[in-house]
Amino acid sequence: MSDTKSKGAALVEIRVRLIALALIEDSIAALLTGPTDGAYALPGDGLQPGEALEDAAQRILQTQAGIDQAYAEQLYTFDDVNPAAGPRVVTIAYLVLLSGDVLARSLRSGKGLTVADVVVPWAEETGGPVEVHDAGQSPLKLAEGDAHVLGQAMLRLRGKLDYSAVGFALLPERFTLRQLQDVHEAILGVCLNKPAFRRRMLDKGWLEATGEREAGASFRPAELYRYRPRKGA
Amino acid sequence: MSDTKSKGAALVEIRVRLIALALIEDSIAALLTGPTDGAYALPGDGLQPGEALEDAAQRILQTQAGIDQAYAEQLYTFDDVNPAAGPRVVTIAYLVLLSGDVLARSLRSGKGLTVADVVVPWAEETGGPVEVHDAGQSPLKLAEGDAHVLGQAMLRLRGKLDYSAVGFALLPERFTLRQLQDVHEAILGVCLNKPAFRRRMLDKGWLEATGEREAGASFRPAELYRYRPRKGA
DNA sequence: CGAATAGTGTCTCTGAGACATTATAGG
DNA sequence: CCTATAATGTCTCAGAGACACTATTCG
Repeated sequence: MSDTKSKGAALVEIRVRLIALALIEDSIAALLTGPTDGAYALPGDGLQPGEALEDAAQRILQTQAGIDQAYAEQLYTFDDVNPAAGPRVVTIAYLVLLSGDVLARSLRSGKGLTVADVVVPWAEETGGPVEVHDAGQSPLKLAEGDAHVLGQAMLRLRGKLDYSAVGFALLPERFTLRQLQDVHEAILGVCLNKPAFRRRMLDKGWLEATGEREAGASFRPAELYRYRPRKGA
Repeated sequence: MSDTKSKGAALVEIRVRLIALALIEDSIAALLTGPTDGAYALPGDGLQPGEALEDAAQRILQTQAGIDQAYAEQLYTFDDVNPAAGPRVVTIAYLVLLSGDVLARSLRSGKGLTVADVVVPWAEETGGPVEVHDAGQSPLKLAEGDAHVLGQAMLRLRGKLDYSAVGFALLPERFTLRQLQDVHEAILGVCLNKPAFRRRMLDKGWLEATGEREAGASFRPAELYRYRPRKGA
């Protein structure tokens, strides 16, 4: 990362945007700000002098949603070809994954954010823009480009789901296999076979049985598992 | 992508770097500049005012390697935490894939670039830095961080190889199934079974037989295929 | 005809879906 | 005992590896 020549390079303003997702009632939901001028938008802010990119993502999450720490990974860098006045802007999008209860706590603290269901209109790894709906299934208007960014986030999730641990970032620390399956089904948009899913998950060696069982059910309680990274990963 | 508040945001300089790879003698090779101060580096340059990111990648490829057009995809954005003087720098890395003959033509035009074999010391999707060797298998010293960036590029290639068309970007327009298998084996670092590989590739529906055959072999000539994107992809 | 590689047929094994069955909680 | 869900056993099928065999070109 050393390079010295830099004549005439453009100075640009960096913005960081968050695609913050969680599982709400068995479907993927996104955190949105607004509406501003009738459209909802992904939360974001400018990069501060001396602030690392990843730190900016966590700061925005803290400031705008009141959430302290969450899984975040860089998604894509967009070149806002903005011919309007002012300095040029480059936007770096981060994918943030939250467990449902963390998101619920954030909403209760009332920061004025909206949670919208993400509806993916394409199958498999096709890609493309997605839609967002409110609780009553009515579609919400998104700011220009945000439907595509959300679509890329869903595509990334689908692609990484079965060879990485992203699925666990959407669950609390202890969870049942049924909850894990709900996460996978919501992300992939398909129904999965229960015995096959259990075998596949347990064979990966990522799960550790806690011996505890869920409480408060009027039927046989499920065992609680914990995510345990394999050594060497 | 509309947002209005932007108080106190940092102005940074944007640099674009290329990880340009090709298949040379059945192994993956990277295009490097230098050596400068004893170390080789990934080619790169500052983003020019008004220039789109993707255009900058193609310009750098043209200017520094004399190559007109190539497959390029954004890889990652690095935060050069550079506490030294001058404006802060954010580096956007692009993965560029070339066919071996395009690279050979570039080298013949003599732009002073080095081609180094990429040796991946980890298995599967583990990730981590890679090594680069010259033709005599001696390791070359890389600039700080570049071994990790190259490693991410190899990881991306391995991950996308079997569900996307990246493999074809390393081949000329017409190629044999054996060449395609060589590409896959070099990227994955494993040997593949010939009948199974053929079946898998032909079943994807991405290949179109041209009816032509390779020339100049002292044995049975192989049929030449062409990449044909599936409709709807 | 021999050498070298292209291309194919077939067996087997593994992993996942389908489906049925057993287990365990509350009422 | 009934209901609802957890958890598991088993059959089947599809995809991939292994291996052997046939096909085609040059010399």
